[in-house]
Order: sequence, then C-alpha cells, then structure tokens
Amino acid sequence: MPSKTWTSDLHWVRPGQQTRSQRTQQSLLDAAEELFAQQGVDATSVAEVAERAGTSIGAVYHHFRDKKALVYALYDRLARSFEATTAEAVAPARWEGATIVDILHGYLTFALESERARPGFKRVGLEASRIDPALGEHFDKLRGELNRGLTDLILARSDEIGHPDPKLATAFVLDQISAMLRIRLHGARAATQLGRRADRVFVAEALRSVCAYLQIDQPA
Amino acid sequence: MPSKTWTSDLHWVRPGQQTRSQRTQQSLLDAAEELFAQQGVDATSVAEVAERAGTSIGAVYHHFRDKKALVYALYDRLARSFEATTAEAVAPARWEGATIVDILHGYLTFALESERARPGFKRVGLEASRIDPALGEHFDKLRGELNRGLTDLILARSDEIGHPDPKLATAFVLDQISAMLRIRLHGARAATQLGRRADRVFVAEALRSVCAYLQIDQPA
DNA sequence: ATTATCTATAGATCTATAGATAATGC
DNA sequence: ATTATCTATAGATCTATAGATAATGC
Repeated sequence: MPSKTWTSDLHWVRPGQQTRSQRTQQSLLDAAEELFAQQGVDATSVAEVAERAGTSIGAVYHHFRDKKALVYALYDRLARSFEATTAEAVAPARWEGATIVDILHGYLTFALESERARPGFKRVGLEASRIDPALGEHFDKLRGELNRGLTDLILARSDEIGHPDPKLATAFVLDQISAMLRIRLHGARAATQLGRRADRVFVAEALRSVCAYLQIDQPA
Repeated sequence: MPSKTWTSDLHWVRPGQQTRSQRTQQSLLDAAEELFAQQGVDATSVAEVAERAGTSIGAVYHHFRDKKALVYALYDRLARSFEATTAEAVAPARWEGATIVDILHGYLTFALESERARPGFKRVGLEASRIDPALGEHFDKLRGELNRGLTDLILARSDEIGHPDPKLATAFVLDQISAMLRIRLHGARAATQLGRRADRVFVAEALRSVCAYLQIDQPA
C-alpha cells in the first residue's frame, strides 16, 4: 500500500511524482468537470469519471482522497482561473481613456466569449457550492471582487452619468447585466424571445438600455 | 397485496379512496416539495420524504409507483398552479386602461410576492426538468405563454413606446425583467450590490430602467 | 371486504479499500 | 525501490417489494 501523503491546501489531492501521474490527474479532472457540469455531482459515479478518463476506480482514489476531493480540486482550478482573469480585466491601467460604455462592452463580450469557450465552467462552481457551503461563500467573494472592480471603474467616470444617484445606478446596472448574462448563458433551454437573436443584437440592446438608464449619450 | 391501479395521466399516482389517503398523499407531496427544493431530488431519499411526512416508506410506494412518480406529481401540481395564475394575470380585460408601466409594475410585484409565499416552487420545476427533459420542455412552454401574454399586452400599447423597434424592445425588456427576478429570488447567496436593497427600491429602479430604454415618460 | 399503513428485507448501486501487478526513473 | 495502476470486493446506502397488521366505511 502506498504511503498516503496528501497535500492539505489542495484538499487531499496527491501531488504526483511521475510524469504520467500529472497526465492521469488532469484527465480525471477534465472528465469530472464535464460530467459534473452535465449531470451534477450526485448523479455522477466515481466509476463513470474513471471510465471517461480512461482509467480505473483505483487510480481515482490514488490521486484523490475521496469523491469530495475531486470537487475541491475542480473548484480550485476554477477559482484560480476566475481570479486571475478578473484581476487582469478590471486593472485600471487597462481602461485608461475608456468610457463607461467601452468598459461595459468589454465586460459583455468577454463574458460571452469565455463562457462559450469553457461551457460548464460556472456550473461546476455552483455544484461545488452545494457540496460545501464554504466554497460557495468563497465563490461569492470572487464574484464580489469582480463587481467591486467594475463598480470602481464606472464610478471613476461618474461625470458621464446623469442618473441622480450614480452609486445606486451603478449597482443596478451591474446586477442587470450579470443577470442577463446568466440567463443567456445558462438559462432556459427554450430560449426566451431575445435568446434567438445574435449576440451582437443582445450586446447592442444591453448597452442601449444601460445608456438610457444611466443617462449617458450613446456613441455611434 | 393491493391491486395496483394507477392513473396514467398523473403518471402513476394512485387515486385515494379513503379520506386519510388524500391527507397522506398531500403530506408526502408537501414533504417532497420542501426536500427536493432544498437538496435536490438525487440527494433526497424516499425514506427522508416518508419521515418528514410522518409516514413509512411502504406508504410512499402505496401512493406513488416509484420515486419518479413523486417528481411527476409535484410537477403537475406546480404546472397547474402556474398555468392558472398566468392565464388570469395576462387576461386583457384585467388590464383595460392600464399603461405599460402599470402592467410591468404588476408583474414585478406579483412575481416577488408569489415566489416568496412559496419558496422552492420554481426550483422543483428545474429539478423535474433535469429528471425528465419532457417536463422541461413543457415548463418552457408555460413560461412562453406568460411571455407571449405580456408581449401582447405591451405591444397593444406600442404608441407609448419611443424605441425604434417596439417588438425587439419588448422582447428585450421582458428578458431583462425575468432575468433580474430570477437573480433576486434564486440568485447568489451573497447578494449582489442591489440584493441588499429593499424590494421597493428594486422595483422602482427596474421601472425607471424600462421607461428610459423604451422611451416612455415615467409617471410620478 | 376493502383500502391504507407498517416492518423487514432482497437486490441494485456506489464509495472506498486491500492487495496484486505494472511502469517509472534514480 | 518507488510510484502508479488495476482487479476484486467489503460495507454502506437506497429503491422497491412482500407480507403482515391496522383502519375505514358500505
């Protein structure tokens, strides 16, 4: 029996020491990400994950202490990626000279693209939150950072805003946009009315709405 | 052993013939609704449902052919209620003389109230959709009816709308509102910025946004 | 006499482990 | 020599049923 030395900060994921170990671990995480996103954690058996990764049940438990550890490791991968992207996206230097509309346009298109490139990414976050509420709180904190970053960027340009309460208006607009993104990306199967329209139309109307509400002159 | 005569349209729910039978069946559905909404169907055992309903496993299977039948029966209860409410809510006669803002105000406040009165109501719908995609399609159809009803009500008043494409604008606005309602009602645990504000503020800003976007003069 | 409920349990999964076998790299 | 993988299986659930017992209402 191999000595069980688990890393504690990655929640009982064994750090591999051979090359193939890394490969297997990644395959397992990829397989788990797909299956968990599709069917949920409960409905996915460890055997299924092993099979999709092209390995055996035993191998899974060599790398991960238990099924929960798979969830933790996936969450970790997700959170790191999300955090890095957020930090880069809301860096004030990146947006020097940009208007509120530029910023929101960037946010909308980026969110649409990146979610499409990695479907299920966010759903795994939700599944993880269900398994362990602590992960849910952490995930909310990450979303809060994105929200705060965007809020700062917009409020630094509050002279563009005609709405009497720029702070409230900014909070409202960000909620509105993230709500619509969520619906559009993970929403109802039978698309709502607008669901059948192209992203271009969606983004254009969202910006038009934001401009009207904030009382900004929309550029051509 | 009792004769197994199941009703087919209610998906294998036994129609009770004694008074206590009705009572038990309702208790079971209530218990299942709560537990399924809280933990999801997979994570809830039949034994748990029986216990919360104050009865035994055997009783569950006397009333419902299998666990899935519980989901069907719950969905049925949900769908009937939703359908009836919708039909009444969007009846043109009900809104004679009303403006677009009146209608949307009514929709917002009603949705907030009714969802709060029966939490988990919609989440059971989602769970049911996961169990059987056919139920998901049906649920979408119901939502489509509500959407169409509201669209008709609004487009009948398109002279109030300044937006160059009233049809597109209406679709966008309804998507926007339903997206925000969803976030507000079933959204992130750590509320977004606006999540901490009162419903009154939320409704007011939502209507302000809609008026600005549609180019309607907002009343006092 | 019929319908509803309960208790006990068979059978199907599914998680996690033990122990044997194969591959890696010093 | 150590690390990674596989096979087989013990133990824990969980669904669904069988058969016995209790309650209903004609």
